[in-house]
Amino acid sequence: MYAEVLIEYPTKKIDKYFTYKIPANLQNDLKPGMKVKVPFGNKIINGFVMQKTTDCNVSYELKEIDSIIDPELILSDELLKLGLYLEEKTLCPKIVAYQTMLPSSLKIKDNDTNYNYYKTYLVLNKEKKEIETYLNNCLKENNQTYLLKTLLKEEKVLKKDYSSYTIKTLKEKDLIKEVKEQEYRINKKENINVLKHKLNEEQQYAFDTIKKCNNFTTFLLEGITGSGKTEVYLNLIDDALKKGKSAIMLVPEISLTVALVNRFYEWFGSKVAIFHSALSSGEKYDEYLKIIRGDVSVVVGTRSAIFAPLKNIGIIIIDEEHSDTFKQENMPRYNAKDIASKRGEYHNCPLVLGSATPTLETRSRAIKGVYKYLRLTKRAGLGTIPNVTIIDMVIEAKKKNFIFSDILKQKLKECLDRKEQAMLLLNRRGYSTIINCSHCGFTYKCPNCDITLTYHKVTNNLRCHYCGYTISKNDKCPNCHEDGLNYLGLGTEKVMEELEKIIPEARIIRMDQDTTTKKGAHEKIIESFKKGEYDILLGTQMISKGLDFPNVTLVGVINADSSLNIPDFRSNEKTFALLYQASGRAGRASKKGEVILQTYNPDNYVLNCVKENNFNNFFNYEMNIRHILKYPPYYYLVSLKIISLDYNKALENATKVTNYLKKNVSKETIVLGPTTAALFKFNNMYRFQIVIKYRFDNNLFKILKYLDSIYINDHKVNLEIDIDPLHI
DNA sequence: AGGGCTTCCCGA
DNA sequence: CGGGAAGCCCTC
Repeated sequence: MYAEVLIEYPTKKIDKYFTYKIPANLQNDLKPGMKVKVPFGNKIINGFVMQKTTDCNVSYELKEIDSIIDPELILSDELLKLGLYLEEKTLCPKIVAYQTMLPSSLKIKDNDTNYNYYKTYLVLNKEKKEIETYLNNCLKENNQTYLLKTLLKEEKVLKKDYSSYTIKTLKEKDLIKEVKEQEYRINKKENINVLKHKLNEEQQYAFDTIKKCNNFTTFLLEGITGSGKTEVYLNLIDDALKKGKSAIMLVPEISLTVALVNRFYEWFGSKVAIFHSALSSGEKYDEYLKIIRGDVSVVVGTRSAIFAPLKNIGIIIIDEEHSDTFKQENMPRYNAKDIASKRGEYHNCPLVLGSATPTLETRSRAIKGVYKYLRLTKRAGLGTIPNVTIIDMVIEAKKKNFIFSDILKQKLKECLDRKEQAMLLLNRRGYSTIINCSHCGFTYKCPNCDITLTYHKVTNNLRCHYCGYTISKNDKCPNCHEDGLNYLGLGTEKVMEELEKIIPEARIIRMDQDTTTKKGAHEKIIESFKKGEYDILLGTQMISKGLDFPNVTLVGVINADSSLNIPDFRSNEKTFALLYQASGRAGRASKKGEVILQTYNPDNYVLNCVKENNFNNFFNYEMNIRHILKYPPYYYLVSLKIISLDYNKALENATKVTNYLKKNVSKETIVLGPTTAALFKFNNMYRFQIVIKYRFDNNLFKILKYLDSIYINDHKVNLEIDIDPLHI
C-alpha cells in the first residue's frame, strides 16, 4: 500500500502529492486525513495523508512513512473534500487549507511541544492555621507570602503562574506541594438553572419556521438591535441537540461577548466548546479533540470555528453576519459564510444568517427569495428605540467647539447627573493623526509605508498604524528646526484629555487597541464599566459591537462621517452598520436612550437613515449606487495585487497582468487598473491593484489560476489574488 | 521551505 | 582564474 501525502511547507511550489510506502506496522492504522511524519529531502517533517493507493508505478525508490503523529486527530471525509473546495475557491495551496482546519498546535513549527493533558497545580501542604501563623511571623510581603495568601483563598493555583524560585523555596519549607491533574485545559461550568426567556410572537415564528426546515436552506434573520436574536439561536441549537444533532454558531469576536458565552454555558454546559483567538494552542487542541471524540456537540467561535470537525450537524448559525471578521484577510482568503453554505449543503441542514444590518448581498438575496427572510421588528425586553440627533459641526466649529458640541457636553453632564452611563465612539486611536510643521510644511510620515504617523501622547512617540514603525517625537520640526509643529487629526487620547477638562469629575475608561493588548483586557474593561466603576466608555469601533450595558443611556459619535470618507465601495454600508449598531447600545433596558451624531455633513443621506432608524431606505439608496457603479451584489469582484520592492518591476508586471486579463476574460467582464493600491507602499513594498468585475465568466478562475502559477517562481514580484474581497 | 548544484559576473 | 552571489531544481 502507498499513501499520497502533502508536505507541510505552506507554498504552492511543493503543493502536490508525494507518494510514500506504508510500512507494515501502519497498514491498518493509517487513514486519509491523518498527520504523519515523513522523510523529505534530508530531514523528517510533517505531512498530511490525502489518500491511500494500492499501486504506484514510478521508477525511483519510494521512502516509507515514518510515523503517525496523532491517531485521534483525523479529518473526516467531509473536511477532506472541503479542503479541496477551499483551494478551488481561494487559490491557496492545499496544505494551507488543511492547516487552517486543524488546530495550530500541530503546525510545523511547534512539532516537538508535548501536548499532554496534565496541569500542575500548587496546593498547601499544611493546615490553614499553620500557614496563617507562618504568615503572621513573616516580616515582609514578598512573592512567597503572596502565593500563600492566594492559596488560603483559592485552594489551588496554576504552577506556571508563579516563578520557579518562589515555588522551590516554599517547597523546601514544606509549606506547599505540587499536584498534577489529568484533565482538559478548559473546564466547564455545568448547566445550572437555565433562565429561558419566553419567546415573543416574532421570535416564536422565526424559531418554528427554521425548526421545521430539514434541508439545506439559508435564512436571513433580520432583527433590530435588542430584538432577542440570541434567544432564537439558543432555542434552535437546543432543538438540534434534542434531535441528536450538533450545531455551530459563529460570532465576530468572542472576547467582546462574555455575556453570550456565559449564556451558552448555562444552556448547554459541558456540551459546548468555545473557539477564539485568546485560547492557547494547547487549549485549542483540547477543544478540538473533544469535538472529534463526540464529547461536545455545540461549537461557538470565531471565523475558523466553521471548520469544527462536528459530525451530523443540525444547524449552522452566523451571528452579526455583516461583520467583516468572517473573511480572512490573508491566506487562505476564505469567507466563513461560503464554508458554512458548503457544510450546510453537505449536512442538509439550515444555515441562519443573523444581523440587524445585514450586508446588501444577503439582504437582496433574501428579498429575491434565494434566502428565506425572517424579521424581528420589536425589542424583546423593555428597551425602546433611542432618539438620534445629528449635530452640524460646521456651526459648532464657528463656536470653537472642535471636539464636543454644546449639546453633547450638556447631555453628557445630564447623563452623569442622573447616575447613568455614556459611551463615546471615535474611530481613531492615538492622540493626533497628522503632525505637520506650519513653518516649512513638513509632515511626519512612515518611511516604510505611505501614510502619516500618529502621535501617541501616553507613550510620547509617533507610530505607523500599519507596520508598527515607531520613533520618538521632537519638540521642534526635524526638518527646519523651528517651533512650528501642529497636531491635527483627532484620536481617542486627545478626546480623553478634553473630556477630563470638560467634566473633571467623570470617571472615564478608554478602550482601543492600545489599552487592550494584554490578554483579558477587553473583558476587564467591559466588566468594570458594566459594574459602574466608570461613567464614560470612550473607544474605537470595538465598543460598538454587541455590548449590552443596561445603564447606558447616551451614545455619542464624535466624528460620524470619518468612515464615510474612506475610499471604498462599502464605506456607506459600513458607516450605516457602525452607527446603527452604536445607536443600538443606548437604552437597552427600561431607560430611554439617546444618540448624538456629530458630523460635518449633516445632510448626508446615510446619517439621516440612521437618524430615522430606517434600514430600508438606506438599503434602496445604496443598492441603486451599487447598481450604477457595478459593484456587489450586482457584480462579483476579484482584486489582484502586484507587490514588489522595486517600483518599476511592480508597475511593469501590473501592466502585463492587466493586459493579459483584458485579452482573455469574457466580453462582459470588466478589468480596471492597474492603479496604486489603497495602501500604496507598505513595509517598503510597492503595491499595484487590478480589479475585476464580473457576473458570469466560466473561464475567469482558470485564468486566475494560470496567472497565480506564473508568479509562484518569481522571487521579486508577488501576486495576491483576493476573490470576493470585502475591500478594494 | 531549504539544500545543493550550476551559472554568471567581475575584479587586481 | 577564482570567489561570491544569484538562479534553478529537487525533494516521494
